[in-house]
Amino acid sequence: MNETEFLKTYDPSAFERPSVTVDLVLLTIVRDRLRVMLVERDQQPALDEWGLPGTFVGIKESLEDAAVRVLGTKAGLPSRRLEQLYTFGAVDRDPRMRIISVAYLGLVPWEVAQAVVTDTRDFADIVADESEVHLSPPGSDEWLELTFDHSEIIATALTRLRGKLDWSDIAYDLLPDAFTLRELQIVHEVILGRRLNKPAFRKRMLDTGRLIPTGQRESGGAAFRPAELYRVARG
Amino acid sequence: MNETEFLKTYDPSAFERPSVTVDLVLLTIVRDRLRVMLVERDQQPALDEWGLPGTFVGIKESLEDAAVRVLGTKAGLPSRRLEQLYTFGAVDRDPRMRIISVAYLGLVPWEVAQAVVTDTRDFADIVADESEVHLSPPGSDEWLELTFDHSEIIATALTRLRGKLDWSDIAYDLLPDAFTLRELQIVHEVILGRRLNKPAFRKRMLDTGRLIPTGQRESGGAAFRPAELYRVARG
DNA sequence: CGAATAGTGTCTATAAGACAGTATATC
DNA sequence: GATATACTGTCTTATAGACACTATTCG
Repeated sequence: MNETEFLKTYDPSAFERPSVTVDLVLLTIVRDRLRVMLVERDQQPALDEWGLPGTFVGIKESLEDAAVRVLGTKAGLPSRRLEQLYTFGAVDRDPRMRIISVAYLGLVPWEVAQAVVTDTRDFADIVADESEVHLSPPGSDEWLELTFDHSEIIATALTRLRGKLDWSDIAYDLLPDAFTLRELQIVHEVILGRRLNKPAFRKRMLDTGRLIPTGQRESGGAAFRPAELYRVARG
Repeated sequence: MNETEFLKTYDPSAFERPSVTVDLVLLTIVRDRLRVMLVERDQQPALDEWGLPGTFVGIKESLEDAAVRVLGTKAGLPSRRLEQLYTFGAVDRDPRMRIISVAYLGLVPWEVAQAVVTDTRDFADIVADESEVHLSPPGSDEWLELTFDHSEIIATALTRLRGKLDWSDIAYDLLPDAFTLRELQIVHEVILGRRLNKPAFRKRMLDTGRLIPTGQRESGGAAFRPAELYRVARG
């Protein structure tokens, strides 16, 4: 079918349109493991199965507004930076009907994420094995099957995150306002899946000029020298 | 409006859905300038104004298939690599109705692009001034106004292209099968908007191990030493 | 003081810019 | 041989890894 024939058969005001959703990949780090937020689906199809928090996009609602709405209502989280990830548009990705999903990525410090866990909302461990991504419930060795193409969406998020880690300030979204260089290094190591050199990492981070020493030290009463707390200059 | 209230009012099978289009940013390089393909719109609104080639996505057509269809029918180009760029979903980006557009990026050697220029399909010079992007018809100093948010889409494409240049093989899409290292360097310089060091560039490119010497030399009868022609190992 | 981590100095390896030199085509 | 560009060798600089060392806090 060429363009002329297609236009004859496709009048956008008369013919069927796809539905559009947004889905959120909300990542957090617990100890040395990445986790992603999953919610139990409250409607058909795949009722009671786990998937990414998402919603249909309203006809007078921008994609960003829809993503922010999901963040608040389905994820239960306060406003924070979301970045558009990719748009998934395979014809059969949802069995009920044609749905195109615009995925957004957000990173959440565990201190914040922890507070919103409920019976139907939790974080699953991400086990990234080369290009494959598997999920398992926290404290379990079982694997979790996700609905639709949600595993593929999470794999895309992980690839994007690794790619941006070095030149963007996205990693700071996983940390509280004040953090130590050790915590920042652990975030980088968990995302990249490998150990990093301490002096080189420190120099590289401090040379960005974006880390502001607070003059405060970490507390906790451990039997070792407490580290300086830093903030990041946003913008 | 919280999620529960929203779901009561939004039944995806009954309520209005957005239309979805794909738009293509097709870039080429002529001498030392980037150009983007524009087509004269053949329908309302903005009839006869210039914009990116695009189409509505069919209800049983994947996003990629729609992009490939535009490439063939509206751009008149043979099949080539297209990469999803970004999805633009502001509510008022199109005056007729709610349209969400998924933008795709493709790079075309001028040797190929040149052949498909017609009265209603041409390439405009991109004048990138910091974060602003302006377009002018070839051989003119005037500026061209694009319909909708198409200038923003082109700016996004340029940013993406610069970001991927170093670690991906996307630049080779702008060159014919066989090319010289000088031509490859010019492609990089035009995209980045700055001059590069020749020995360093050569070493970096050859060290990737992806450049295969053909044993052929460039021809053309110019009064200087002809350069070796290379191919790139795809994959 | 012992323990454990914070933080730094030094050496080495690698990569890229600057610059100038040699090589090789055509005219 | 003149010319213009291809291609390379060398020096310098910046960055990161490896490794070990000193510093600091708490029990």
